[in-house]
Amino acid sequence: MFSRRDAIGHRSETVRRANLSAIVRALHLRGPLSRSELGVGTGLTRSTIRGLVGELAAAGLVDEEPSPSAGTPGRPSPTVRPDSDAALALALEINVDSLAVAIVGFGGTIHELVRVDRPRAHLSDVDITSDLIELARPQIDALRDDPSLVGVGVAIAGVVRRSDGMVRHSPNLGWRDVPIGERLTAALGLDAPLWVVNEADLGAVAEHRRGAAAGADAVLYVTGEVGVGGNLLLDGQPLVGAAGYAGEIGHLPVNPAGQRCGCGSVGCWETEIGERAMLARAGRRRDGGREAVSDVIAAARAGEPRALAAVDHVGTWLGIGLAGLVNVFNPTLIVLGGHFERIHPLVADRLEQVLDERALRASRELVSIVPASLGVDAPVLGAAELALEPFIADPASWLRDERRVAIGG
Amino acid sequence: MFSRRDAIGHRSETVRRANLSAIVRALHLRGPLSRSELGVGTGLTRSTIRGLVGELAAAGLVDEEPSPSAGTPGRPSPTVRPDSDAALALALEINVDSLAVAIVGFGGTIHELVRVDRPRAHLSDVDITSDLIELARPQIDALRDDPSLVGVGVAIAGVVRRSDGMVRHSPNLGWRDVPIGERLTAALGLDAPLWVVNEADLGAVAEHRRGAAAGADAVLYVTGEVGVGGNLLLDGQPLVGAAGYAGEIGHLPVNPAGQRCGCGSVGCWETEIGERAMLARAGRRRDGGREAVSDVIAAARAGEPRALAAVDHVGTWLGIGLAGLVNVFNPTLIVLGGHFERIHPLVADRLEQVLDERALRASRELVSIVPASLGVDAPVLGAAELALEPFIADPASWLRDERRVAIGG
DNA sequence: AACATTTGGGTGAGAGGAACACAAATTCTG
DNA sequence: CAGAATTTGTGTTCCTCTCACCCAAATGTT
Repeated sequence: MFSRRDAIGHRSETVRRANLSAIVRALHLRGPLSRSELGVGTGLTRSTIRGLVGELAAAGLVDEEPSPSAGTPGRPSPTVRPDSDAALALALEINVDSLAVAIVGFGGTIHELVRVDRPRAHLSDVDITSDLIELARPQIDALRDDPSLVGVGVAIAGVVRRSDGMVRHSPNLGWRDVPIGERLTAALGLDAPLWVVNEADLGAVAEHRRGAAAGADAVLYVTGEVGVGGNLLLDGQPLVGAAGYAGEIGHLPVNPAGQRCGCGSVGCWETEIGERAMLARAGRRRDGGREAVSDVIAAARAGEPRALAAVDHVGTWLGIGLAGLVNVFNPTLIVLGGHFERIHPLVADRLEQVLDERALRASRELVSIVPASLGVDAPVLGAAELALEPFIADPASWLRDERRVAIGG
Repeated sequence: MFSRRDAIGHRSETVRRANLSAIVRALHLRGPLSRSELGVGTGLTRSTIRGLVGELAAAGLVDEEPSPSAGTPGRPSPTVRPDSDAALALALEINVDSLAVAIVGFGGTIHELVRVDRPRAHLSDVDITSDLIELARPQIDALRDDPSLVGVGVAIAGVVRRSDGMVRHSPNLGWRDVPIGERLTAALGLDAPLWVVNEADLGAVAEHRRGAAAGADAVLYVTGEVGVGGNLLLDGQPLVGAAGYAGEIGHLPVNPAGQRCGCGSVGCWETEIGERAMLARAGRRRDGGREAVSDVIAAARAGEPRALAAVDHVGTWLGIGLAGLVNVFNPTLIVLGGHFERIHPLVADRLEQVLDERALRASRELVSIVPASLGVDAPVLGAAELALEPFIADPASWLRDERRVAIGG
């Protein structure tokens, strides 16, 4: 009926919720701030900031402490510090060659982060679920009765339906239509909402909030693990599309005369720049994984012709695809993750050159390319950010006892 | 400093502005509605709707009239009708082979719409500006002192910087870095803000508001005039990117072994599916324009082999590119405009087939393809919608005498 | 030591929507 | 045809929330 933009039913309470959220978001993203800085940032008056911060402090979500004098005249403004235990997210990651668990608190504090590498193998969802639950057992038990837990985020390498966490397809896990959201919700037994999202989307979110893309407006994130994924971030949010499947940029057709792709199509970008393609071209085992990639990079640095050619080929085709995406998205920043981050120093010049040749000048001028900065942990940290989002977006629900009502009803 | 999402400084007035906007937007998009329907749509109470509608009526923005009885029990709710003269947009279009002028009012009423065809030729911005001003003279004079004019929208075939209406590049007009926004603002002499936007973006907006994509959530619009353009619409808004250059999907690289493109790259989508490519492949003059396209379509229907092959080639490559964009955007609907709309009946089956073969299944399942419904007028109508947007988004500014203050200050 | 500057504290005012009670206009029922 | 049921308009009161204003407090400057 009415579109989302009609912003149904505003009232005074809406204002308070929005203002509390603005304060909490600022603290979460930018760390401790003085009351006065919060006022400048939100445009609210001192009286209002006082009231809102006071309420957050009374609820234990933030602490106020005297600021060291800043050397400027005037009464010093107390520092408002987010309480990193006041809101907690459990983050899980199911990757092709590792599992990870993290607990992240309000403000971005990483309380725990555990990762175990495992051999690449196709495992059933049942096996992976039990392995993951076993790995996360201490964290799960610790959070079971903790009212500060606000959500669970799961990063997974695959095409995921956001509404219910159904993995529609994951070539690298060998899954099709696996209801991992349901499985994990049941297995965890936690009283918190759970979201499952594509790991590239979450990596992008993490880089935007805590990494190389901090604060940038229109960011194109491109990552290569086994597959090639990514997304455009607008105001920190990845494109979702109809069901959450957006961002499968690895399956852009760039070379219809090229090779058959695992997706069934021909000449997808992934077939030119994916890890397996690069390894094969360098004469390595296609499934060599991280070590094989390291080997190729080292060899290319040392001047081995096949390795050099393979890296160069990836650089060129990465540039060709990026040029197209620059034309479509007009980003200010391109962040390269996964093996693209690792080969970035070797291909940076080539990338710039290909963009000069093939992207529209207007968009080309505005974009720069940087490597990612969070490494392999980007997706799990993004999952934590996702899980914290309901708290950040509406902290009022976590004041008083609204929460139980909201979840119960 | 703070991101847009912090929604700086909410107060009571914010609420009223948002609620007024919700009502005005509903009336604009969905036509006359009863007070009671407005209440259901916005979630506001009868008291509040009464106050807000009363204010709009007092300002002359809407009229209330008794409803014919609906056959249901209960007191009938009066119909609230947008006053189509209360807010007016002047819309202009500079296309390769035509100029157009329209005046559109609140509610979408098209008061005037004039289009003149002209031979394709590279004309300087000075010439085009004066031709356009001459064509629009009656409308400009009529609007000069009309306080109901809320904005001017200009649709143009080219890469446009949104902030100031600078045409960075328009291959078909032969322009580079032409400040058409400045030119037109000066030449019009109207006391209203003016925006210049890429015509494909505006065509997409029009199709979403009044055409084939009405109300759909994630829409991919693809149009072929001389070039190939389009965009993704999220909640009715096209992607903008850093400066407004997003949506140049005609310059996605799909066939690096293909032909050189006018943009300087090689194998852009446009070189396979653009009008010129189709005409050349059919053995017609590359610059034959609309008539030549009609000729090819008629010939293909009649079974002429070269025409059939050309149309088929476009169908296949259109499908290949769409498959990629479906993977990237996960739209629910693809709307084909321009010459794609005209050949749609001939290529519909082929498109579906190519999507089946090449798009990821999860996204493929959700998308359907339809021809556009507004024809050549889509961009100019989109320009009108754009120009009306400030009024729709904040009608409170047009109540009382806030407007002069807002523009003056 | 006096003054300027900046910020916190507290109170009152204003804006705006919701809740509630009542009236009005229509359909339904017998 | 009369009365009940239903839905909606009208008007008042109440509640929430921010802002403006004044004063006090804490710091730097002269």
